[in-house]
Amino acid sequence: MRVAIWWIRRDLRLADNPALTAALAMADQVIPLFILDPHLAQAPTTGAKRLAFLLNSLRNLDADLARRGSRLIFRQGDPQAVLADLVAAAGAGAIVAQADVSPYARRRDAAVAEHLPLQLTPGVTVFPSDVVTKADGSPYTVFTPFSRAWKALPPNLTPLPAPGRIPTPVDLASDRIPASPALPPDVPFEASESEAQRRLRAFADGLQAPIRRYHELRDRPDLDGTSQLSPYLRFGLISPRQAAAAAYAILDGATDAAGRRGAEVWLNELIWREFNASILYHFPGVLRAAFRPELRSIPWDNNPELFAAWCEGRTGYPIVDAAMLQLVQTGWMHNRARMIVASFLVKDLLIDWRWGERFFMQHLVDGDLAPNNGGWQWTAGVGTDAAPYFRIFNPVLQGEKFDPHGDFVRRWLPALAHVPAPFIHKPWTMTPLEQRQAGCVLGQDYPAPIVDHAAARERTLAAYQRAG
DNA sequence: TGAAATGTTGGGGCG
DNA sequence: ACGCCCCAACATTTC
Repeated sequence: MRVAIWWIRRDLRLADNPALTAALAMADQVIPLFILDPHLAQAPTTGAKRLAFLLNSLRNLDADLARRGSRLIFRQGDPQAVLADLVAAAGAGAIVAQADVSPYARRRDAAVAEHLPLQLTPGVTVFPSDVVTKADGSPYTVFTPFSRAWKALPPNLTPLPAPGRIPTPVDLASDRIPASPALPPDVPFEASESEAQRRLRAFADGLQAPIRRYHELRDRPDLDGTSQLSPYLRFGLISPRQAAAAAYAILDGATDAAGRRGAEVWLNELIWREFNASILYHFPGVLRAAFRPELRSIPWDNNPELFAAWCEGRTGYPIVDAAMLQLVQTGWMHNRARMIVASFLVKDLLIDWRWGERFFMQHLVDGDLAPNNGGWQWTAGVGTDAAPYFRIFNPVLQGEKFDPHGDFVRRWLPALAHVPAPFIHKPWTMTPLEQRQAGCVLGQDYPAPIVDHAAARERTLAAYQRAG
């Protein structure tokens, strides 16, 4: 075959790329094509920060391709129409792309495959979602058995090399990649494949690597104990297989038990990602409603003023507000903090988890349907293998436990800069004099709590009990 | 990947 | 020396 199209979607990398490798194996020339689909680009849940990361990734991918004698062909429009045009113009005999699990992607690809020679490869997860199933082929709906089955599969961890040269037809025009939306100054993600690799190596290589302490530091939003690879996994600047291989390199080699433990716990997080992908693949309805039918009728309060206070980080609970400001200002939030703010929205404010799910998608650079939905359903206690409904985080205790000195809170809430440590997660317990001394008068410098946690907890327990 | 309520135990103060 | 009470510390149950 003379020409194949490598249709890039969320595999924005050259190394360990099954679709690119397959396209090169079957054709003399390969066209790297990205189509900006208005349906996705203009969706209300596609926020500016994630769109900027995508567009910057495309620019860097184009530069990486140029070093290999190729370039990115960028188009905007309906994928099927763009592909049909390009197949005709270039005389392409095949389109190769990485399969995805979302309902929209699967509908889109099925429609394309009806008219055009589309071939799909794995890669969005280490193992395809229809492979990690029970003996009878039915999907797992509980994490632990899923992870056991996942780990028992023959490891498939030898990464594919990045191609040295990618021959590409020279006579094809590319549209200009639009300028990225203006972003807050704190967004910390450089959008390149080499940056993804640098982060993975910094996280996982060497005897002092953070991964070896991941099990003890991962829950601390005041520290840098996590890999911060999520945006790169979201858009495939790094493959899940490369990530898993880094964990296995330690599991297969390390002699220190603690280092192994850290790698094990991190691998488990990668398997959660695979689990959530599998749930979305097998149960696409989770995007619209709770997995558990009996919990689709919780009497939500859905108070718009309280929701706005949550979105804007003015609930009066410092750990919640700090985390929401981190999200809005940087496009990323620490995982422990995600659980805390999600629990607060659902179980303290009694607001429909889907409101929080949507807001996260609007702001997260790593916003990814399957893990975001899985996380929210888990917190709300309405999903597969979810947290029990009575598991309600106390935002004060969570703050004291996981941000013990208040460093995280003070980083995002300057109003609390001089609040002494014993009050940092419950400033309303300061006397008026102490508030003045700390330069933090409640209701003036920082909000009083918008709800009473103990009362909110009782209300939510009652609401869930009636629904379930 | 909880937290609150309730139950149990054991040391120390005290008469 | 002994019983009694208090209560912190820990364990168990409940939501």
